[in-house]
Amino acid sequence: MIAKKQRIPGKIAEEIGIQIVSGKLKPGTTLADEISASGKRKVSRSAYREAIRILVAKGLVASRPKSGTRVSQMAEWHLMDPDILFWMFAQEPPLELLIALFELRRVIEPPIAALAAERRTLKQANEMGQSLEIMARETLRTAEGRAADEAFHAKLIEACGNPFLTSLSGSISATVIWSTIFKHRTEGLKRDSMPEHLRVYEAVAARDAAGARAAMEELIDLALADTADIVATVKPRRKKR
Amino acid sequence: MIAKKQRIPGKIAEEIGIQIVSGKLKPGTTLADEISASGKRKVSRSAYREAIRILVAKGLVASRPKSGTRVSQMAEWHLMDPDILFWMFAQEPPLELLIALFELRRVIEPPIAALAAERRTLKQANEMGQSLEIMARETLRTAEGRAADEAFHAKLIEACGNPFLTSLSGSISATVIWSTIFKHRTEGLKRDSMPEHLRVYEAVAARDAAGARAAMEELIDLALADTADIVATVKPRRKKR
DNA sequence: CAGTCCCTTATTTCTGAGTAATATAAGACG
DNA sequence: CGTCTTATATTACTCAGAAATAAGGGACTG
Repeated sequence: MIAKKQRIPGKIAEEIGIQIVSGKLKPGTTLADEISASGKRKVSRSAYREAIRILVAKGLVASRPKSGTRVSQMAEWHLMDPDILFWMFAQEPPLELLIALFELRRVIEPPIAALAAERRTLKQANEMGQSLEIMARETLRTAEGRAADEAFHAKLIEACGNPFLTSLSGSISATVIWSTIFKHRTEGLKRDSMPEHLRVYEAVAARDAAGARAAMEELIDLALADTADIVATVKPRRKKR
Repeated sequence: MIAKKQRIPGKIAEEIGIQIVSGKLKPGTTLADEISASGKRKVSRSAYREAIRILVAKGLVASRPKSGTRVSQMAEWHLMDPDILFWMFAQEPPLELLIALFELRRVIEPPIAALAAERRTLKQANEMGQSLEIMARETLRTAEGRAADEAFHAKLIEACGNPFLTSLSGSISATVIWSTIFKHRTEGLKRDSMPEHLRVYEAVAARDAAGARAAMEELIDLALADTADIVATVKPRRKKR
């Protein structure tokens, strides 16, 4: 589901994109010119150009005749682009980015929960309940359980009825993806967040906006504490390569 | 500053993009095939393909051999992409979108102000103060005054120190752009938000997080009320064309 | 000596035509 | 009736070259 069939330009964009967001290609760096870059990769110039166009569309690079294609400053990057997020978390993300993303969750998810409590349809509430049932049965140790976790959050976000907030759902699921990457190293460390999930659900079902906000705040704080533990566990590794 | 030099693919992407976000091209619609579409526009296939790649990169369309290039569902769109926002507000945006964007501001800007109050550097505080001075002198009726308004908000967002929240600044300035579009129709209607701006600044300068949050909440509520008035004024127009 | 203009040139941008891959849909066969 | 094959529309990619653009240097001018 994550790794879609990538065509040539997509693969090249991903390769270069990862190098940029991971810091291996620093802002200001000039990329090799089309002819040599496409030659080195054994692809046509057009295919390579389309890859660059993808990166331009996401604000990672800017290209002009004569001066070449340069990596843009981070301020130019479209950081909320799902692909960029994915590329960031494809590697081991810098700790500060991880914290910043949790900060974002902490800012937007509680109000989302409050809005969802006011606006959710009956159907949405039911689907959230079903996801929670699966989660309770499977726990986060199974793929199905984690999928249910993600589904629960996705439904909640959908229920808030704001398309802009909904589109941030991609970012949030990126953190979920990240935690699945590290999860297998940290079995048993994770606190059980089931009670908090239930409290969010109860509040949303009861159309209790303030309650939903409060419950979500606790849920995220819990996840943040978890992450801090995981980071503490993982951190003392040597850096790769 | 807004209208950058657009090359052919950029122009085509903008043209089609606007049609999509404005609803003229509905999700599910299949675009004309490359050969006829590029032929009709008198551009090469490669150039047209690059335009499509831009739209794919932003989630607006998806293309597969044999079945063609289809407009994606709104849930797939990267709504926080600055270009998409710009395209949405290039036309007269649907009222519900406008409200949703204000809702987003209302969710994220108060916490941003709070974070900025905790983390701002002395330099950032000073620059915010300078922008406010210009704003007070020029008012929002001059281009310079509006630029200072935008600069104030940009500085505030920068001061929060979170790159993800910072990248949402593009969205927020998109609303500013929108209001400048309608401003000239509504001279004198606008309430004076200078006192609220000052209160935000004072709180940030004093590192008063709670105060900054509260002041920003009032500032946005004021802007929302303004917008409601403008919409009420503008709405009874006949639709264009 | 400073500044402006022009010309060279590296690089992207776009063109045009053709081949390959792919997925859909229709048809053939068991 | 279902599965396999085949036909075909469409995108995906290749290749080669011409045009446009802007950076940088050099000549001319004040």
